[in-house]
Amino acid sequence: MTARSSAEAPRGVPEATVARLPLYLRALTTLADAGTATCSSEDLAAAAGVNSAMLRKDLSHLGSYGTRGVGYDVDHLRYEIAREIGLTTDRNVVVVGLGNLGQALANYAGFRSRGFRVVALLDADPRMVGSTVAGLEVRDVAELERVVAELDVAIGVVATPATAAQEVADRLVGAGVAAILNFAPTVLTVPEGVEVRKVDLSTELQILAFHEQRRSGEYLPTDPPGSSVSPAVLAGGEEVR
Amino acid sequence: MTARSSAEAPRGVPEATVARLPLYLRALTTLADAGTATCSSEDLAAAAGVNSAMLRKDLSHLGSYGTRGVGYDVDHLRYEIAREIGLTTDRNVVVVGLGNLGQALANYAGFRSRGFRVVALLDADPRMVGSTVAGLEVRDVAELERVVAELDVAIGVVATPATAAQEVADRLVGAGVAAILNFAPTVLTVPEGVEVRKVDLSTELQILAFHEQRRSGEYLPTDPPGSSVSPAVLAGGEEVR
DNA sequence: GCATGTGAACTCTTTCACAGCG
DNA sequence: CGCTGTGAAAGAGTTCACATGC
Repeated sequence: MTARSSAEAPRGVPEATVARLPLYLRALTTLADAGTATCSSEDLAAAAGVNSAMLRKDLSHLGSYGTRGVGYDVDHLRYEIAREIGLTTDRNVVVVGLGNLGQALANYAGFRSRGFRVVALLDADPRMVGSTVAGLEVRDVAELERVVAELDVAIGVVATPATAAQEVADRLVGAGVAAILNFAPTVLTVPEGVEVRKVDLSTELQILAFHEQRRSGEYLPTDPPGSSVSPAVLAGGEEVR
Repeated sequence: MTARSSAEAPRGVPEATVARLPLYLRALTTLADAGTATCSSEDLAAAAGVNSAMLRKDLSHLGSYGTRGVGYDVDHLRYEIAREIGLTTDRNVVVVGLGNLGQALANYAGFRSRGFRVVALLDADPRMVGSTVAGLEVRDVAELERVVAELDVAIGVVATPATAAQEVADRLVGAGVAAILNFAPTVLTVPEGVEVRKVDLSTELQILAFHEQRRSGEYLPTDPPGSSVSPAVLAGGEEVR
């Protein structure tokens, strides 16, 4: 959705399906924790919040892991999805930018509980460099290339101000990182083959605002003579930090 | 994408278009800051990282705000998009759950620089209640209904552990909140008419992992005899806090 | 002349409905 | 008989290519 759609592998799994696999994985984990050994597509779809036909279609892209008349073995399906996603290997993650958000991310338990390990933290601010966050020493962003190479970093998390994000991304890509999670409110341009996903709080809030507006007033959005946009809206690029 | 697609207004703007309007708004702000008064669909599309035909199609859903042979007036288009999104009114936001992420969100400048004001912080932990975060006193989540009513809260941000998220969402909805931004790694079920957007770090990372895997090894994802999923992956529901 | 706005073609995604298998 | 897996239909979203109008 963010970057150009990457080249499809021979065994092409549709992008929309890929985006839902983590959801299914989580739902299966919840079911397993509740002691459920087998589930129907209906059950799993309900747990994942999707339509059961869609779930079956999605799973059909991976293979035939169910039993007709019975359903799916929770543990087995979980294993197959995890393998499809590529969670058989741990991946090393570097977080660049340790403002509010970067620090929260460094402490985020979700990284560790899946196959992701935050192995390095980088910041450009000399006052930040050398301090300890989430048990790791913050290193100077100048060391980016070395850190990526030495620690075999697979995924870069960009939590810098918008102004620095493109340069950081360029350097990550140059150092061999092919997967970037971008929290900076800016569009990142990357070469073919590099995958960027973005998490954008302002955008999400604005989408909610749009729907909220449509819901409350059923008036047509015509242009009332005295209307004006809040000055805050016209203020420019906020930072992530 | 998260909740049921909400009922379309008469002047139906496609959901995919709505999701891009904030992007265009940001790109226009960047152009305006650079002193650009007029831009072509090509210029704006480049700044927003989309195809120019798509940009024109998107804008056509809002009205005819361009001039053939010339392009768009940056300020005027910015105003029109802001109005369409509904940023003519400030919206009050409550953040529920002040763990790592919740605190980072409370401090997030992006809330304030757009038309969103964080007016209340709520947490269930007695050690957290009464403390000050981002200049606001953290109040007990028991006060949720009162806070929503008294402070005219339009948007609820859920940054609680997954286990508490559904209950918090239910109470937000019960108190009249129709727009929820969910950071908890769980599916929220809400009534028709309530809009939920989710921000899910684990999911994004896993999508990246999938692509990263496909990129590096061109081997078929067959089942090697000795392969196993990392134990961490089988560990269950991580928390946001 | 030139860039917008748009019908039409195309692609991707979701849903339906049922054949097929355990 | 029940539930999966899947062709076929329906629906969304994107891209093309050009008529339209400044």
